[in-house]
Amino acid sequence: MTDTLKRTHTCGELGINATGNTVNLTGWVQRRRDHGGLIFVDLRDRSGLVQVVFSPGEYQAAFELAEGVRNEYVLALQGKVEARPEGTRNPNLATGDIEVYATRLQVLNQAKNPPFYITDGVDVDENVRLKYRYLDLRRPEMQQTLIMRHKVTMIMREFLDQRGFLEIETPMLTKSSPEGARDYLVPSRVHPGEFYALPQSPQIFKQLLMVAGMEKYFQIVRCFRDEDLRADRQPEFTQLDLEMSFAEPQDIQSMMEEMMVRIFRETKGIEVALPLQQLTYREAMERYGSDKPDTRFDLELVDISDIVADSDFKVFADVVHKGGQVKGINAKGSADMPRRQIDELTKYAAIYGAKGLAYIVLSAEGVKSPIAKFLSEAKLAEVIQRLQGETGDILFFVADKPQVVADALGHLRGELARRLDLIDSDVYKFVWVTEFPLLEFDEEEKRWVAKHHPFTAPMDEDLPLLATDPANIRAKAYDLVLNGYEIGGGSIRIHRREVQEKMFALLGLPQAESEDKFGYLLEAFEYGTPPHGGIAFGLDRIMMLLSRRDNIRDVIAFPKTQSASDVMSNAPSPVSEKQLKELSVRINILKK
RNA sequence: GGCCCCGUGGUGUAGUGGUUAACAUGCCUGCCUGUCACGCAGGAGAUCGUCGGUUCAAGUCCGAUCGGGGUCGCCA
Repeated sequence: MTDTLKRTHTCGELGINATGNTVNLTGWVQRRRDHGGLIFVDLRDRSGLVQVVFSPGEYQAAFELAEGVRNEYVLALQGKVEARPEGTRNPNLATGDIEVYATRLQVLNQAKNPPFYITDGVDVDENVRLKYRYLDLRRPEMQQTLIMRHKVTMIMREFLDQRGFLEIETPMLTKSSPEGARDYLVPSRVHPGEFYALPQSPQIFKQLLMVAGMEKYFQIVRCFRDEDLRADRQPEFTQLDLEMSFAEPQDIQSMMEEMMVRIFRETKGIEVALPLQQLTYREAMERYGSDKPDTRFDLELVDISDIVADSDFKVFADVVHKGGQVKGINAKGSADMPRRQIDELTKYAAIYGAKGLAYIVLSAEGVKSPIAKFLSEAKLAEVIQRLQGETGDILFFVADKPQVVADALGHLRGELARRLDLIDSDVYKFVWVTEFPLLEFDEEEKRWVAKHHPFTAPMDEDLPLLATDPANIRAKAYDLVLNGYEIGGGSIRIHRREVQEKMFALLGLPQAESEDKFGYLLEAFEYGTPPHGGIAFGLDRIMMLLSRRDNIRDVIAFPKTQSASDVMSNAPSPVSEKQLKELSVRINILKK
């Protein structure tokens, strides 16, 4: 047995200037075309495809071996690069001007027939792809995505390194904390009956690194949240997490803008114009009905509460008098929308709590609307004018509590944009959303909860409201939104013990508990903590947008299904009695 | 936990309650010296997710269940 042929070139790099060279290649068989007396094999490696020719005669041994080769066999071969004969060049292939005449062939491994063909644009059940993820990841588009992901993290590391940031690891086995998402718990063997929690984020540790005088920290770090999955949410996901001492919001924001510029320039060749748009939370909610607005299209929300407050249309008037509001969207040029579609949109708005979806059709034959008869001509005209309605438009309205109006119309806005094809998928629109409320009232728990997290600092001018008007305290918080996705969020943190204690008190945390859960942080604040702030980005979401996928699974090498399981390894799975015993854990499955 | 969609050879699909479940592709065998989605001829390959019900008869109708996807709640 001779030694394995050592690779001298990659498949994808061979071009016309390599003509005459003897090369050694390794790779997988993309496809074999057997003409009896002549065999073509497309050899694939990470870099691309090249056509290898086996012909009988001088290199009979290689030819005979090639007769038995099948898709996905792993080959090493030696051959001579030649320009393809006139008329046989393949313009669809990067290496299509040349081919490799094989002189030696080694079959390094055989392959079972794969459950799906290894190629881009496969239309295969995702479950099958996930079960055979190692085959799915052989597909060039999946490899390109992971290559781009690698590039992005390299850019982030280089960018932050150049600015004096240190990459520092923080623990994965941490302490469970009361606020926030459900924790993944890990039982402790050494401390029977006690549990670690996997980090939802390294929040407290990075703040302690600021106390420790590290000044600038970052980490590309896995985070865990035991909540239900979505297209853009996995139970374990990756953040670019960073924190900086002596920073104001604009320091963090402008630096992150520059990082985004570099990422988009170096991965997509897109120049992002700075500075990025900024919206306050209030403005975002008023105009877009969302704190993560997709600003690639208009369809802005328009308030007509004042017009209809004293109208004869009781549904609208009552809502306004009870402190609610009535807002509308002008779907330009959609007056010909069939009734069936309007019904669908009504159903869609109902998902978000809207009890109805009123509409006014401005058709060529005049105004058509089930609500027009309740409005005087003057009011109707005023409403139409407020929404800049013209013949050919259709106006949609929702009347409810502000939160429901925003939610329903905010989502309807997106749905209309998709249906009316208003979204240019080549466009990337960033927007900072700032001045978030520090707190929001949890109706179920009947208490205030932190909108961002309990370590977020209030805006200085709102500090007096801590005691009097918690609802209207704004936070020194900022989210970066891209095309309607929250890709990052951060804040300036509380760095004084007494403010942090006030915050915990506002959240209804008994002092004993805040001492038990966060005492180490509070104590740290007493030893000279610098003002500090930071931000965390969802790397998976950024990659999803950069690679124009509509789910996060496609940019994660080994993602989990919606039921948080891994269909390849079959995790999670039961464990042995012995393991449970060591952990002092007993299983008690409650019936549904 | 709620709502919506999907489940048929390896893969992707078709399939009026009624014959031997159809088509494409892949696979296997044979032939083929310029293909690149090679071609030609032949062949194998299906517990129609599972369980139950309705019916003379169920891939098809009904119910449950399992799995997958989307979404509301949830996600500081």
